[in-house]
Amino acid sequence: MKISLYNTMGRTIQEFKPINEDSVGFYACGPTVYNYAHIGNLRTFIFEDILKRELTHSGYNVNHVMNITDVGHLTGDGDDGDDKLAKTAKETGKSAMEIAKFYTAAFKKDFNALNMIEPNTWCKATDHISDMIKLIQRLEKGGHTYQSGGNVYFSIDTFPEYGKLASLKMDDLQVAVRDDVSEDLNKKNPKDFVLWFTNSKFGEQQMMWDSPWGRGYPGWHIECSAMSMKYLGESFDIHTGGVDAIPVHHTNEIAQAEAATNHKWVNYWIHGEFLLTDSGKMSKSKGEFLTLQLLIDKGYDPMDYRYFVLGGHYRTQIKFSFDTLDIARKNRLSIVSRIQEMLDNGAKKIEITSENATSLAQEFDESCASNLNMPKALAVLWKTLKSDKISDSEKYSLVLYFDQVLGLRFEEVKKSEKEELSDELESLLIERTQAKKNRDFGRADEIRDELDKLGYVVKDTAKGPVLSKKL
RNA sequence: GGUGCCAUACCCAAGCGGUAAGGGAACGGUCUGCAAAACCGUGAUGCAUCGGUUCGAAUCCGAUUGGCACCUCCA
Repeated sequence: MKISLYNTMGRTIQEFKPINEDSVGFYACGPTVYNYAHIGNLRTFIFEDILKRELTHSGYNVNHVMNITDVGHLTGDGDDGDDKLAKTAKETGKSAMEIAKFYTAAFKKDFNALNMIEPNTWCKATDHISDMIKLIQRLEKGGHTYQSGGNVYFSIDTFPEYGKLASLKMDDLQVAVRDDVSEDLNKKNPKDFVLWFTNSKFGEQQMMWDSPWGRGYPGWHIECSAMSMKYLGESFDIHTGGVDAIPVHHTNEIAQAEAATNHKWVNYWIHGEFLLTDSGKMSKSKGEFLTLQLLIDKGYDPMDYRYFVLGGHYRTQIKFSFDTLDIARKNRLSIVSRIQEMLDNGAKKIEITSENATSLAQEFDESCASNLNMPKALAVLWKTLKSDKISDSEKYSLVLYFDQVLGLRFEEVKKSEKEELSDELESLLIERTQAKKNRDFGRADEIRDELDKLGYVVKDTAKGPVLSKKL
């Protein structure tokens, strides 16, 4: 099946054609590990996971690389900033390495909890300093750099295509610095950016390395260019990130990579939109943000959040609210209980062969392949669950097939087991059944209320009463 | 100041020129001692507003209104 994707480079939906027939090189901008990831960050990673799953589902062998930024990510503009990790370290009294290690582990925990498939390669910035230095040297030889005020800068005037991803024009760039951003007088062009720092206003950094330009540390943008080329080659297929990366980070990455190699670097740039709250964007710098753990603490399953994210297209902003998350949970649990019911009725995984089932599979695949239209894909899932034209086994098999892309852990749904009820619950249930038999409905309803208080709901099914935990 | 994006029923949300997917809520029904669950059914003559293009527009163009993001760090 042909996959079409919205390419930020060109701003159009394009048919995906990889450089090599069967394999895809895929670089995803990873987290900066100076704090917990918030659920807005995680939305982007879920979108990337869906993209990766869809490519795999369509038969491509995906080589997925994700970086971990553990140095050099400034909090402010140019020289005016401070390394985020160093800043957090200063505030907490821990070493930058300790901070990075701690939040990397926290990130991976969230990553796994959301059922995201791990990259083939995780790469840490601090493990690749020499690769970055080599790339800067290459740029230096090509005449794309200059030194000023102790730092090495990239000169955007040496790269005529600068800004093509963000549709920036050179004229705009000259006046692009806003009033509220202090100008770095070392720069020839206000949009030039630092490749290597030796001179920080913030005194001794914890993490410094020797380089041809002196002891210091790399700029943020050079990390991704250097690491992606190391693992995926000097041209590869897909590079993803959040929309915020378009005008600066990815724009600068392109400048570095293409100025160094003199040829096109990445074919498809795919960006995920933001998750918003009532007051706008969720942001780490504002201090308050929701983490996955917080949702878990409130009783949500990580899959509830994943379902919530799948409910909106990756290129539209979605507004987070607990009301909407509740609906996502309800939907998801409804699907799970339908699956369980199928299994209880003896449904098994089988080959999908009937015409009706095949056409549902086709419809699902087309939705995913059409620029990852997951809301539509979920509609096909519901259509499948409600269809009376296919058998339970076909239904179940389709659900598992869909879940290769959805990643909602439907394969983990098991037959309902006779739950181990406490003696108290057991006897209440028996008493209620007896009361009903004796047409003592007053007592029966009393018991139902008692069970409700204990957090259980009674369902009177054809096979007798079933007790399930209240949601 | 500059640059983009968005506006679809009570809520969330697809749709990208051919006559409005899906889910939730609500309402009606079947079932039930009554409920819950489940199942069946109902729901926008209209897609912010006003113009325009077209045989045909939620979809294209222009204007207006409202919301958001980016041009510092951010997913």
